[in-house]
Amino acid sequence: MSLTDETRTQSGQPARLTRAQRREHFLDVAAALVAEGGFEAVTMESVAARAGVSKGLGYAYFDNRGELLAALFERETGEMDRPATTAADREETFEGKVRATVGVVFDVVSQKGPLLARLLRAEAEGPVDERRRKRQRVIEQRWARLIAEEFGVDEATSRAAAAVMLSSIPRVIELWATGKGSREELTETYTRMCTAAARDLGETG
Amino acid sequence: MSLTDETRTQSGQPARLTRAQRREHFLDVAAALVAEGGFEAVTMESVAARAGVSKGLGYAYFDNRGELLAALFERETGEMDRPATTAADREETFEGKVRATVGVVFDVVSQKGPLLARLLRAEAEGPVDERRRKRQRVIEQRWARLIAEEFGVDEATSRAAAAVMLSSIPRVIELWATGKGSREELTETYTRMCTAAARDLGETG
Amino acid sequence: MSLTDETRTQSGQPARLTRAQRREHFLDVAAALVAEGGFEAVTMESVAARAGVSKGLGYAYFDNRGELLAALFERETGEMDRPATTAADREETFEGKVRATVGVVFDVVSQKGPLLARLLRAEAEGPVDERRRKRQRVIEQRWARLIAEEFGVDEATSRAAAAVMLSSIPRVIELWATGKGSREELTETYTRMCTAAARDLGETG
Amino acid sequence: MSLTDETRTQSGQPARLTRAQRREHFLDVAAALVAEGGFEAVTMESVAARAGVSKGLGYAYFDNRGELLAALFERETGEMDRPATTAADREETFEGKVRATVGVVFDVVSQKGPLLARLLRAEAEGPVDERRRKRQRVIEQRWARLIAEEFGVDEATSRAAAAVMLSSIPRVIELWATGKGSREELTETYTRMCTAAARDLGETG
DNA sequence: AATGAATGAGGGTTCATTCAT
DNA sequence: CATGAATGAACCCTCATTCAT
Repeated sequence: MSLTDETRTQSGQPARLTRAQRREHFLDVAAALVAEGGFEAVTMESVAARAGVSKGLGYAYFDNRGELLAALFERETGEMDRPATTAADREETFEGKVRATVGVVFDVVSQKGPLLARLLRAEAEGPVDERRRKRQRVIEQRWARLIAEEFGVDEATSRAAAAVMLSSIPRVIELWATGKGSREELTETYTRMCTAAARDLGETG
Repeated sequence: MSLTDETRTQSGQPARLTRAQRREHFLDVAAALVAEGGFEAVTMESVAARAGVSKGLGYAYFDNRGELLAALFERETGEMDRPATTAADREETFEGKVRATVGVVFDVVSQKGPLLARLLRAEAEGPVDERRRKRQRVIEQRWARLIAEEFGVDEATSRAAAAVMLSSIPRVIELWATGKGSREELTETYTRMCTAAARDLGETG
Repeated sequence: MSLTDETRTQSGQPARLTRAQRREHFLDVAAALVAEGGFEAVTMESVAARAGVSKGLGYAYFDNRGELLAALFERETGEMDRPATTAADREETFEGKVRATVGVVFDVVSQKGPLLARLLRAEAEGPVDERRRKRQRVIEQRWARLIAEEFGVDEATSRAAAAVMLSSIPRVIELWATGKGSREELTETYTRMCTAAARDLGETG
Repeated sequence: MSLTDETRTQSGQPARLTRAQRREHFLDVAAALVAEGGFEAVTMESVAARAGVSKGLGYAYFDNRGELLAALFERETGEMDRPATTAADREETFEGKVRATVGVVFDVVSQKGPLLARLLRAEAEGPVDERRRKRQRVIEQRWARLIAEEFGVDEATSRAAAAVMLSSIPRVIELWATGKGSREELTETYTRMCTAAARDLGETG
């Protein structure tokens, strides 16, 4: 977020950034706006204003508002999902993987604040929703496979269970963010709930 | 939905409704619009047009767009939450109550179609979000009490558990709506997950 | 053009016009703008500004810019084509009809100034072009029939001849408007050219 | 059109062109764009993009967009008007000259496709319109002189007649382009119409 | 000679909201 | 109670043009 607000040279001219820098800058600004006011607050105009740049410049970097939002979604979720996957891969058990995943999510959210909650929950505008659905599918499949393998749950059930478990993560984060529990307590509770649920589905199912 | 579209007398005049009827009519129309196109589709103009009434009339019944939406939210969630509570109250066990609640939700969603899904998920405009938060608090507290009492889970944990469980319900409905499982399978899976999780939290916690 | 520019009451408020009046007013303003600067000069914004009315009001009367332009085209060409047809119908010979038509065109153009020339010539935006093509087809067919009947010209040739003749009318008007000839001289020359051409095509063809 | 698209050396560098070559290349690209989408499609940006060159470079060769379009107009109409004049000069009679001119127009249009039609008809932006008027004046004078000399028509009338005749040529081309007649039929009809008209004006006038 | 980042103005369109009638 | 004309602000998007490098 080093470039978020002021990007002006001493001469008062807006800084002339390279293409990649400006693009990141736009995404930084958009992230801040989502964090503050949700998707609605992200306007090509509001982004430009906050970036200290002229109205039309955003269109040199993103085809339209939807694509800007989609790019933001991909950047931010990627920064969470990659380390989460890595951390989970290091663990042997489902319980360990759940705990590791939640741990990474807490880490990322600690930095990103309300941004991710909004990114994941908001009623989505077209292009973002597409990305969201794709991401959801990918992650749910991974969890479903783990559940099926470790607990012997049949495929259909394990897919539903994965969906149910994952859909709660934003709420867990929200509980933490609003002071309804410590990170450790919430991690423990959520992990145990998932593990117990998966084990139970495997026993009788 | 009895008044949704045609509210004209045989003389072609707009029907003369009582204040309360007119208000309900507005909400009926708004409900239909949310079901079709989400919150965004609810415009003071679109509502008036569909209600067969002049543009400014809505303001005689609702302070502004936000309040119209909030009133809709309260009416619709109330029509789900009251029967859900009643049904749950008739059951003895947590498992029974979960199953009963989910059953009512499926029933209502079957009738109301996409309306409720949208009402519960959408990125909320201010006044709606207020109501949403309040409703969430009330319902979570009820579930938390049940969990605490039946499984001997401490208060903080049972509140987190209730929040986690409830946050998944929209996803369960979505799975059903998108054909990812039958009503029976999903009810069973979800109920077992909740019950197993609660039981586990009670054992060690 | 009585309403063209100032439509304000003594109190300084913009006049509150009936729907039909306001619509006509918009078309009057658009006509003036086309006359001055061609199609490009007609902007929803420029029209509103000249009409002394807020930017968005035009959209309460026309779906979009294209439809405003199309409505203008229909109104203006209709005011020329209806009397032209009537006048032509009163004449017996092709020569008489040509003369009568050109006479009406001159009459209308005298009032409307450069408006019609621009309306008929401009590279058309979609919706206008549609109307233009339709009008052209109708009028050419009428002339073609006359030529075929009076001079015994075969159908294909008479259709081409009608198209050729009619395509020159805007230029005739332009010659007059730029002082390259009197109304009488130009009418006489054009009428004789058409008649001689038609007769010739009938003789050998 | 030899340079239209690919102007890169094997090394992938943009080809190093002489100033004159680069200018021609810009005009080639602009011509292609007009042919495809009319004047509106010619953007300093679209031209640069298609030419494989940076956005600002056009301004090193043309003062502004209007001058680029004007240069295109002059180049393209010149390539039609010079052979047309040559061909007409080889003929003795007015009839022959008309036929020869129309022949060249057909030839050029066959190659250039929709480009010329658009160039000649489009609602003109300032600088282009200037050139168009000048060209019109020159060509009309030449035809007027022919009519005056061969048929003994007085000067004013022959100027009007020339204007009338020439204004139909784009329509003749359009008839052909839209399949409303063969090249031979249309040439014959148009030529006879012009000749008969001129002869008639000479007789009584 | 050439690049490409950036501006700034204009124009299309939608809506919540107000208010004269 | 009800209408519907009108406002005004916000947004989306495109482009001619400039200018630092």
